Amino acid sequence: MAKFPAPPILTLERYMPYRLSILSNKISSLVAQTYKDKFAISVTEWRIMAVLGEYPGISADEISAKTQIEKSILSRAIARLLKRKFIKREISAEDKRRSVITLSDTGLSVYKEVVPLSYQHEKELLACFTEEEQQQFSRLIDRLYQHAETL
Amino acid sequence: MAKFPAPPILTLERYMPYRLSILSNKISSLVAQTYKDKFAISVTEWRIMAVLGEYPGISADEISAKTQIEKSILSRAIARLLKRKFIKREISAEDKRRSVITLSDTGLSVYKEVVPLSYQHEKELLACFTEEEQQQFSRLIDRLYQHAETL
DNA sequence: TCACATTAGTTGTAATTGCAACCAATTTAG
DNA sequence: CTAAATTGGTTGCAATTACAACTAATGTGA
Repeated sequence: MAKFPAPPILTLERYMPYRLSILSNKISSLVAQTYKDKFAISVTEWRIMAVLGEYPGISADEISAKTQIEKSILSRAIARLLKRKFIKREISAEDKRRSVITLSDTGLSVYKEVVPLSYQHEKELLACFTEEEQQQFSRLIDRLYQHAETL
Repeated sequence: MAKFPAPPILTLERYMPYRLSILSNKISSLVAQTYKDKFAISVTEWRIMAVLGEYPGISADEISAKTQIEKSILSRAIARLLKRKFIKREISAEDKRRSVITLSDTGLSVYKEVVPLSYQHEKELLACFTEEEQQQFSRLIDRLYQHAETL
């Protein structure tokens, strides 16, 4: 039995990579709006602060690994956060190339204010799913991500 | 019974907006690589060509509505595609502000080559799901998107 | 131990983005 | 009809991005 040829038309609205991209953009800009308005920090900057909240004393390179932020972008974002005194940086004693970055008091207070807002956002967002569906969705996302990494 | 306060730490790797963003980026760059290598077209340019394949004779504004591409970015991307002769443009007779854009012969042949590749990508990507899961995932994505639009 | 490779981070630069201002054509309201 | 508002599209400009080149510190192998 002959295999059908691939359809000659791509229906963008039903194409999964496109749908994920649009969805992700919508959600990101929705969430970003909150802390952009309130603290004038970008998504990139917020992500850096978020990992610093989780892992204080981490290096720039480790932040890059965790957030997928490219190192030059990271370097400049860190410079901005330093200038605004949201973070502190020292040089590692063991390895003088390595930086040791932490949230400053100011940064920490911003962090503590943003975290609940973020969770609130997530909750509102996922409110369209049942508990069951949320878990299913989460599992599927994880699986898809892992699979995508192998391609 | 007291409600728990929002946790004081945000686990970025489990935060859905972040996970979606990372996933979407990974997939987009994966897919983009294909036609970037082969035809030197960007994601934006490909999306424009994709809607033109679906809706020949559409205007820039309609492309913008369908793809969510911001109008200045769209304007410049269209200029590039015109210069490379992947698309053709005329002015609408009824409304002289409006453009009428179509794929050129060259553009159409590129389109016809990229479409099957795109479907192939999608298929490989979703290969980690059962048929059942694919449908479920698709439904959840749609629901989430619709819900996000109301926020 | 000393050249060579690797790693952490910064910087130069060209391309891309996003917003606002703008122009021209069309629609709307008085 | 005509002034004002709206719409389709382009452009100026400042900020952001991506890539490569670079500096400095550390690791490695003959």
